[in-house]
Amino acid sequence: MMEPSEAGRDPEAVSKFVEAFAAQLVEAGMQRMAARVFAALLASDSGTMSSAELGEQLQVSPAAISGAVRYLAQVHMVSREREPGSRRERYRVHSDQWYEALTNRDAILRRWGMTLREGVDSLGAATPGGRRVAETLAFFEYLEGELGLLMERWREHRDRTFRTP
Amino acid sequence: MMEPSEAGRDPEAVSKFVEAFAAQLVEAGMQRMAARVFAALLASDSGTMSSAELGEQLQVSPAAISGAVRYLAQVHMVSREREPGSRRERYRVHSDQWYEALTNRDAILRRWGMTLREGVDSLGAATPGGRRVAETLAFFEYLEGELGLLMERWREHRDRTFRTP
DNA sequence: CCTTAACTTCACAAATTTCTGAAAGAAGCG
DNA sequence: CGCTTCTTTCAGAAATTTGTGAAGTTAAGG
Repeated sequence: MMEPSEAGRDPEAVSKFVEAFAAQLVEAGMQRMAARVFAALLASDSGTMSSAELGEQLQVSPAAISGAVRYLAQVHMVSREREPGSRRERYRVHSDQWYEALTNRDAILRRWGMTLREGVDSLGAATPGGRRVAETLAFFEYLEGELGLLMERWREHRDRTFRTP
Repeated sequence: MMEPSEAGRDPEAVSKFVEAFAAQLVEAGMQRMAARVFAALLASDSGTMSSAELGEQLQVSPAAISGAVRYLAQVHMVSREREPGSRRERYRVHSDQWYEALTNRDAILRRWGMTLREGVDSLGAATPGGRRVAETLAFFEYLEGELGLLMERWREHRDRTFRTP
């Protein structure tokens, strides 16, 4: 008989990893449940799980999953797919998609930029405080540009490392 | 008569910037009070403030300042200085020091690395889940190296831009 | 030494966040 | 169409985080 795709894994070891990694994401500022859902998806073999599967592994209600997934989809760390011929939804982490999201904080960086620019104006570009804020602004603008290039290089590096012919 | 160093600034405009920027730091995951203290320091003309000054600008108790500053010092976003001949302490943001801290998350990245490595072992390097986690690990290792280089280039760029002869 | 000015710690109150159960909403399937 | 299966929403309970006042600690200055 064909085994289900997650067979042969020690569920306890998996869970231990999921919780450990999630805890670090939380420390870095992510919502707890979102972090746990994300870690569970990352560790899953197929890279997809249904709401019910997540609920069981994490021992939480469907409502909690729903909220976490909504957030994760918003920040493009997971995508949602409808299983054809079923009202069951599957949530997926694309291995190449998710850390793109980490650096594609374009919208966020742009909002920071706006705030900092207004700060420079309020403080006066010629004052010491204004100059300090202006330098911070310049740093974030620099960062925004460099992160794009960095991700391009990473994709190349990854292809060489993982897709070696 | 010589004006004190912060004169001529519209305190309300300054406060508005401080709170706006702090709010964005909070959204990015920083503790609220730490964010407010940091923003206030960044916007100050001298780049330093005493506990009392911070307490007054932010309308909070000394205890709150104490906790926030402890955290900020721990992550190297501000440094503490003793005023000679006084038990008053000054907190300072070095304009070049603080965003170094942003990228010098070495310790953090290393801890993430450890967790991910254990994850690869638990899941099995040959399983799809294990491979996905391994790729994530590779990404963070790549990131760690690149961030160092990026910061070097930034320092050069900044010197050209801000210290033009 | 004693006083006093500052900073820190701690127990607790307040505010916020997080999760749940229940009910309502969609969408396949007969 | 109505039944059934899943997902979402929402009000509120529970847990966590955050900030305060008061007491404790440290060190300068007499």
